[in-house]
Amino acid sequence: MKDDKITQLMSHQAIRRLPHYLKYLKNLDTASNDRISAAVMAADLRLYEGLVRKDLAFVSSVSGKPRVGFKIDDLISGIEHFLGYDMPNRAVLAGAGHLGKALLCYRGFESYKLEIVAAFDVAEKLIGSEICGKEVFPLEKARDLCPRLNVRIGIITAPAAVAQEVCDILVDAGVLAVWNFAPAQLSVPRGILVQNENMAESLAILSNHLTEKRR
Amino acid sequence: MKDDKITQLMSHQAIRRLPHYLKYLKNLDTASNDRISAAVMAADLRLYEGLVRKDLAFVSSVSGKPRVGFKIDDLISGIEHFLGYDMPNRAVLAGAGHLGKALLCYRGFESYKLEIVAAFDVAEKLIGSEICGKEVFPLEKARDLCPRLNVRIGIITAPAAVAQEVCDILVDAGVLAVWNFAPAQLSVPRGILVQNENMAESLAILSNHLTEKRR
DNA sequence: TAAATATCGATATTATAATATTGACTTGCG
DNA sequence: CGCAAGTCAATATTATAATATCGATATTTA
Repeated sequence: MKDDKITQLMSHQAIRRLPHYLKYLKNLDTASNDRISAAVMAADLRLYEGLVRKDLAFVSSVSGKPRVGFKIDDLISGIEHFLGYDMPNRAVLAGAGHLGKALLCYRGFESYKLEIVAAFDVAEKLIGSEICGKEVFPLEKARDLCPRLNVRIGIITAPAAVAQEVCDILVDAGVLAVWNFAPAQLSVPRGILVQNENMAESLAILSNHLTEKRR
Repeated sequence: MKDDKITQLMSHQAIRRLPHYLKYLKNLDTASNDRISAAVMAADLRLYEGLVRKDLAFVSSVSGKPRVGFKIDDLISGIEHFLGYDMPNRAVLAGAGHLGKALLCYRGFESYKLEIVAAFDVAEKLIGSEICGKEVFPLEKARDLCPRLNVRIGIITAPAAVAQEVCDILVDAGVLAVWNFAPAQLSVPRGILVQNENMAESLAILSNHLTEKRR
């Protein structure tokens, strides 16, 4: 119904809160009570009532009832639907170094319906091998393979020096979103999303905190 | 001089921009010109002049000169000093699984003067072994080892289920900042910083983007 | 030496998100 | 059957950060 304007209005920060709601809701004991109020959620998650209500209003088609609250199952399926967790996302990973291997072997992605279906690299000795059940292909194969496997997400764990080049190949191969672990600023065509996982930024905050502490 | 109030006012988002400034500045060719203006930086980094100037004013003791700009070296050392990169930070890592190994072997931390000096785990077969030159100790040793090695940062790459427990041990061992890669919300005493590297949050944004695209 | 200009730093404006407030609506209980 | 309590949803306020504007100043050049 109001789905169209909704997504435009939801801020990135709000979207980031959704997984936390989801985890919280899934950990609730629905046996005793299948309802939850925004007030209780806010208190438990250390947020504000209004904020939680606004977020929930975005993602859930059903609204809460006074004196009763929200039905937990509705909220869970609402958030999962909004995030697309009810529709699997296929990804490929480029750069099978230490970090790449770690991501290829990480089991946690299953619950987010993210499936890494293949890896790419340029190192001869890696090509053809399997890492946690995922085959490593030469990078040139991406153009051919991604469309066939219906891949929408590209994960870049290649060195910064080649990150842009790798990114271009993946975008050309049809990925719509790039999850970038390389410390490089990628430029992409309009409409493609780049989500940076920049450890330098996090380290800056850590380091700054420690520097302040020293004073 | 005005260092005291300065750090209070710098937002996390501003701190996150600092590594980008640093990288940009280091890549400049100082042979031809050892100065840079905030206007040029802003244009190259796709930011606003005023924003860049405000950020630089925080981190650099020397101010820019009209018609001339800032001395590149001054900015670099200013940012590095502000972030504490001129004073090495020692860290330990808890949880030597796939991700833990990747971080232990990652060379990129050197440029941020972050040194991972040891790892902890509970798995018998890992204890005593070395991963990329770093020894793995039993978790109980943290309390003893961290103070002796002057460790200030704890990196948590343990499973979510035990993350809080691990965190408590590290905090007790004297770390002042925790870099948390586990998908868990950690609670710590006042004054301890937790920097979450939450992949679920990033995935939410990616997934949401793709869901929007599908419409 | 005076005018032009690039650049700075400070300030004002706008946009956005977080927080607080208010009124209305169900339900349960006296 | 009506009143109190719990909860929602909408709105108003505040806080924060991003963006735009403006006057001041140092350097260059005519």
